[in-house]
Amino acid sequence: MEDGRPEAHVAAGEVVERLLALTGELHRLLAECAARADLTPQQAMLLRCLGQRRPMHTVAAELSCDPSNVTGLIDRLERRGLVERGPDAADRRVRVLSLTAAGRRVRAELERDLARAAALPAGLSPAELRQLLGLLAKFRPGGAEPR
Amino acid sequence: MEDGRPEAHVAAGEVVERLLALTGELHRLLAECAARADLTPQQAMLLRCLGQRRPMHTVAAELSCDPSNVTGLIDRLERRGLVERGPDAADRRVRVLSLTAAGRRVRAELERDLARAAALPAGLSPAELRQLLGLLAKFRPGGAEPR
DNA sequence: TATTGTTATACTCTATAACTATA
DNA sequence: TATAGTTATAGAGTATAACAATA
Repeated sequence: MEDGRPEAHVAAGEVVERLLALTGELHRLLAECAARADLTPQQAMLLRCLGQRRPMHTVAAELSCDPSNVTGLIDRLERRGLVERGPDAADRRVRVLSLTAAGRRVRAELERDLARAAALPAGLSPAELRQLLGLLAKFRPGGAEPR
Repeated sequence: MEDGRPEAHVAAGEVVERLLALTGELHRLLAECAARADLTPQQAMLLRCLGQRRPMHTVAAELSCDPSNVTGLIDRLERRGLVERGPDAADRRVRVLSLTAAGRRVRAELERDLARAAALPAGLSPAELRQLLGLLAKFRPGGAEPR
């Protein structure tokens, strides 16, 4: 708790502003890439989670949403033949999610598109990119969490 | 500009990963602050736009969404007495949006909460914060855009 | 008793198309 | 003709609560 200095507060407000703007831009970017793959942004995020087979509830945790929500998302992706629900040998309650061949193709295409679209930020040199990565790694919003 | 090196590509993929993760964290943060003010994240973003009175279509542009969408958002906020629709003296087609006294209170509370929650990242010194700001200002996802 | 996943429900968000009232 | 905003509609996302199956 050494920041009672006004500059820290000013910079802090500025960071909020820029980060929320960045979030908006990135979400727009994600939406565009998703749309090119005929997906919604949420479906795209779900597909990105499925690099490996995994049970539903871990996906819900990773997406920070309610499990009942994932049920609906998977329903729509399964109807399109991109995802499958399988049994778990060890625990008959769980449904293991996995990509179909078509799902793997769509996911790979999406990843390529995202890398192409987001990873060529004009105006940043490779050195600056590394610097940004380092700062983002240290940055933890809500890090000052009380209570 | 010494691109073309493999490291640049690796860093690029890493940036996508980190930025999407950051987007998720920030959205969660926004959702939490919004919820404390009894708002949805979208309603919070709309309120943030209304620091000054302004016509609806400029808000739609800033939020990058369809105007018909803003109609619904405003309907709900107006019903709660946070926003008002007023006439424009110069052009009778436009509806000028403005915050009520209650709306200003909620917005101020929200801004304070956001600054508190997001702007005190543990582990970043003031110098690093300034550095981060500079890099974020230069960063333009989709910067490879033609035209 | 607790956990995994689904269903039912209700709401919000979102875009498209058709409409109005202005300009 | 073009623009600002609304309405109607349809669909997607979201959480809550109740539930079945399993642990």
